[in-house]
Amino acid sequence: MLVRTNQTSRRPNDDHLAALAGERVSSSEFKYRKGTELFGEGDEPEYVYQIIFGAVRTYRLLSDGRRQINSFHLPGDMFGLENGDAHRFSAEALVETRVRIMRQRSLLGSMADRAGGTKDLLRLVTQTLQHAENHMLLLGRKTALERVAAFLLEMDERQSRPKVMDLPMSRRDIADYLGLTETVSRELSALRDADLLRFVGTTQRQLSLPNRDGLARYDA
Amino acid sequence: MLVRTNQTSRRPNDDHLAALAGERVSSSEFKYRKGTELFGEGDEPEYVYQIIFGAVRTYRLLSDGRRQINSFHLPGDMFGLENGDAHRFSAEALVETRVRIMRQRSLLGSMADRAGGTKDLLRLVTQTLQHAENHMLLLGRKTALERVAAFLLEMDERQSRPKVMDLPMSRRDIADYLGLTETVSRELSALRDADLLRFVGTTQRQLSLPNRDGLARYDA
DNA sequence: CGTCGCGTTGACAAGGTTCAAATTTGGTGG
DNA sequence: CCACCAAATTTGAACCTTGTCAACGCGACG
Repeated sequence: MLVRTNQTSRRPNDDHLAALAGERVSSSEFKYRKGTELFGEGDEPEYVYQIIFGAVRTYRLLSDGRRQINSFHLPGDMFGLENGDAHRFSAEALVETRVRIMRQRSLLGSMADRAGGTKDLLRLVTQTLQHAENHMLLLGRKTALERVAAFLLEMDERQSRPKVMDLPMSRRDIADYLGLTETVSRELSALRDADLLRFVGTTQRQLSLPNRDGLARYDA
Repeated sequence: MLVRTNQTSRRPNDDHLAALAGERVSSSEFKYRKGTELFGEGDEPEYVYQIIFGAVRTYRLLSDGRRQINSFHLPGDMFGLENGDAHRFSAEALVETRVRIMRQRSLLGSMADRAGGTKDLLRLVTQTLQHAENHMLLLGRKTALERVAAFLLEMDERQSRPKVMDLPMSRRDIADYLGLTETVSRELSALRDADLLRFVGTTQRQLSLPNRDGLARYDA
């Protein structure tokens, strides 16, 4: 289950981590089963992660169990990089997930050296910050319908607008991402009734967006 | 109104920007009247700002005018640093405000050179990101009362727990920060009735927190 | 074939919004 | 310094969106 590889064994699409790290930084691969934790809030940050296949949710909890999901990570995404000495959120596999991992120390060290490493790192953190800023606007000011539409468009885009989109997360996960509850189901049904989305097959986690522009009009 | 200074003229509390910049990077000062814009969403980022006195709100708008305030900036705070070629939000002075400004190019350039510049920059962006993550949790999952309590505690802490706290922003601003509306007034009144806050003098923008622990129990 | 987890849907409750009115505060000019 | 006007804040009342709770259905899996 643990496979040691090397940066030189670069395949077409594992650019990111390797590119960031520069040379001579070794990475491993690891697989997590559905629902298992990659790391928990408060843990000491040891690795940086990049998803090979599968999906991960990162989230924070309030003491009474209310949960806010910060982001969903899909293949290619990097996450888990921390500046301080503790993870600020938890990460769990949504489905069976394979990741490439690299020691934070190695990565940070090698980035400090490499020319342009600073910029790459800054870009990474900035991307996360931008996502957070967009999400604050959504959580603070958008209606339920707008949130769900925005979510669908986000996932669609991040999966490169496929014919059939796969949602690796439950309705509950979506709700905890969007700051809603059962409303997610209701709004999805409403969008289905308006023929802005179609469920594919029998499952409710595969769907298509027959009218992206129409859907986009529901996002403020 | 525009005063050219130099990094060498360092007074006790203008450490931040100067410290980040390192040597030989010149800064200016500038004053903005209440309500005026420092920069707008989409503008090309030219300067980095540090508040000397006053306060600033940064925010984004939806097309129909709904507003989400990302953050309030108080004396000492730095903001406006962008990686890309456009500001991702607008900034306005809440009250008469004096800022130190420095060209982004100069700052970024000198930070790339200076030893530890990377880390400083990363720390700055990471701080902003952490604030955003906390705020997502607040916007996504906290009740109105919890939000208002959290807001008061945040402002209290950032003003170093003064006897009398000054709020430079309107109720509307607070609401747009917390994702609420008139509820802010109601919850403030509720907290006043519970003697967890007291308005000072005749104004509604100065108040004291006679029982911070009690208040903290209202924040989840 | 039964059980379990997930999703949908309905009925109802509640928290928060909206709109408007009353009140207070702050600013301005005389 | 005072009077007056505009802006901000508080508060009330009705309403509405979303949350809560529960029932039901369906597919997956043992």
